[in-house]
Parts: sequence; structure tokens; C-alpha cells
Amino acid sequence: MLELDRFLPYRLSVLTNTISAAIASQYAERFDLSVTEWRVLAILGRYPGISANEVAERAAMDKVAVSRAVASLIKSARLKRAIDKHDRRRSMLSLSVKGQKVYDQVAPLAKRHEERLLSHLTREECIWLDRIIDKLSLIEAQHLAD
Amino acid sequence: MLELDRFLPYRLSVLTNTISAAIASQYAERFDLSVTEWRVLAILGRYPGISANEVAERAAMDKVAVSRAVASLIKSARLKRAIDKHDRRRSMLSLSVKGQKVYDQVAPLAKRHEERLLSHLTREECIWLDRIIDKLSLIEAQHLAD
DNA sequence: ACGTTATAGTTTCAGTTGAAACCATTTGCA
DNA sequence: TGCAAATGGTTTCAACTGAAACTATAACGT
Repeated sequence: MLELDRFLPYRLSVLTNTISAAIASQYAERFDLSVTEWRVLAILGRYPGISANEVAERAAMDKVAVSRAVASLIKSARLKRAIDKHDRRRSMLSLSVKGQKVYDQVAPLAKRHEERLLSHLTREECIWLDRIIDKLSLIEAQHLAD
Repeated sequence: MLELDRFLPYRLSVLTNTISAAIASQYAERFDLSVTEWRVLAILGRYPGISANEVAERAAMDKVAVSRAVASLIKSARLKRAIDKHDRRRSMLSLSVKGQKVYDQVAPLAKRHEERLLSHLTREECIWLDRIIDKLSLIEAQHLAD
């Protein structure tokens, strides 16, 4: 008998979706930004000048999703694209001034949400959580590799 | 500056998606079962006779998704629908013999995956994880309420 | 130099999804 | 009783998604 309410993958899934939805609701309509777009923006805020492929790797997103998010962000002038001189297939992406402004507003929102969540945990719980997520991520990555 | 790699909601999201995908890959084509369908099946394996709405509540899914999963499961004869005598809008759902057989095969697969994950954690880590997930879920649920 | 293979990124196509509108039935209440 | 509001569930429509095919460029081996 499988007790779904106590089934770890299921509980994680519900929790994660709730958290993501809560954060997304704070920026989605306000900044006309989808979750995918926000992730691309966040990655490029941190690592300006990387290619679409590198964004996909860093964000654990597939390259089609990145391609579309990038297209949309360029269309709305929140991203700039430069062509790599040495490899003309490759584009070098970075935030425009407008994109930077959006990033500067959304990042604190996201951070505040995280802080709110963590503020309800004890110092000890935070440390364990951090460690356990890393451990599980590693396990899954290894499992995936074979 | 938002460090996405250390951002809790993001790490949770990546981890959860990896785990879900790994489990789903074990039953998806083999049993021709989507994640949504499997969830409905699992809920009804545990709570036979409940309505579509109750399934949606228990599984934290939206009612459209449940409606479609139920329709598909009935079409493939893995679910039975009976009309409630006292409220003819309401249907009482339960697994057919065929559905029960699928459940009996998939549930152990899912369990084994969970065990495999947990087997890499220490006893102490398991206990903390369990407690922290419950705590965070509660916090989000309360946050959602206002 | 030339053809084959690999890589960056985009487009197409065929589902999948969720919000809103909808239908049928029941409940609440004047 | 009868009518408005609520509820269980389905359908519609428009947006989103991923896999596979495609374009353009670069790298590799001969």
C-alpha cells in the first residue's frame, strides 16, 4: 500500500510547486515575465555574456525553452545579443539596461520569499536542509548518469 | 545579487523535477500512464470510492487535470465510475480489476525509488528531511491562505 | 581544399495545460 | 414552491511544451 501523503517524491513535488507558484505570482503579471524568462534573466544577471547553451546548462532547462525565452526577452528589449567573433553560431547574451532594472526589482522579491520561508526554520534545520538537498541532488545526478 | 545555484526554491525545483522524471520514466511507456493518471490511480488505490473533487484535493491537482485523467483511465478500463445516489452530479470512483493490477505493479516501483533515495541518507538526515518538508508545507499553506 | 560529422540555435508539429465558460444538479432561502 | 447561488464535473480556447527536423556555422580527418 502506497501512502501518497507520506511519499517523499510526491511531498517534495507539491511543496516545490506551491513555493514556485507563490514566487511567480509576485512577478508574473507585474513584470510580464514567465518562470522560464525569469530564470534566463537571473542566470544572465549572474553570468553576463554566456551563450544560450550555457544558460540552458546552468538553469537545467532544455535548449528549446531557452531559445524561446531569449527570443521573447530580446523582443521586449530586456536582453541584448552579440555574435561571438570567433564562432558565428554562438551568441553572447547579456541584460540590457531595461533588463537589469527588471532583475534589480525581481531578485529582491525572490530573495525575500526565500528568507521568509527560512525564517520559520531553526538554524539547525536550515543547515540540514541545505546539506540534504545537495546530497539528494548528487545522488539523482549520479543515478541519471548510468 | 541572486545566486541561483544556492537559491532554495530553485534547487528544490530542479531536484524535484529530476526525481519525478526518474520515477515516471519507469512506468510511463511501460504502463501507458502519465504522471497525472498515476497520481489519480494512487489516490484511488488508497481511498476507493471518493469523487473527482476529492481526488483533486488529496492530490493537490486542479480539477481539469483530474477530469481528464479520470476520463482517460475510464476509457482504458482502469477505473470505474458510479453515480452517487444522493447527489447525481457526483461520481464515486474506484479502480477496476485491471486498474488494481496496474497499481499493484507501479506502487512497488515508486516505493523502491524512494527507498533507493533514502538509503543514501543517514537515519538522522531522513528524520530532519521529513520534519522540514512538513514544516515548509505548513508554512506555505498558511501563506497561501491569506 | 573537401566532404563528413558535430555544434549553436530555431522552427515545426503534435500533444498538454490551465483559465474561463459552460452544463447539470443541488442547495439555500424568500 | 420557485428562483438565485453554489457545486461537481466537462468542454473550449489559447498558450505552452518537448521531440524531431531543420539551418547555419565550425571542426575534423583525409
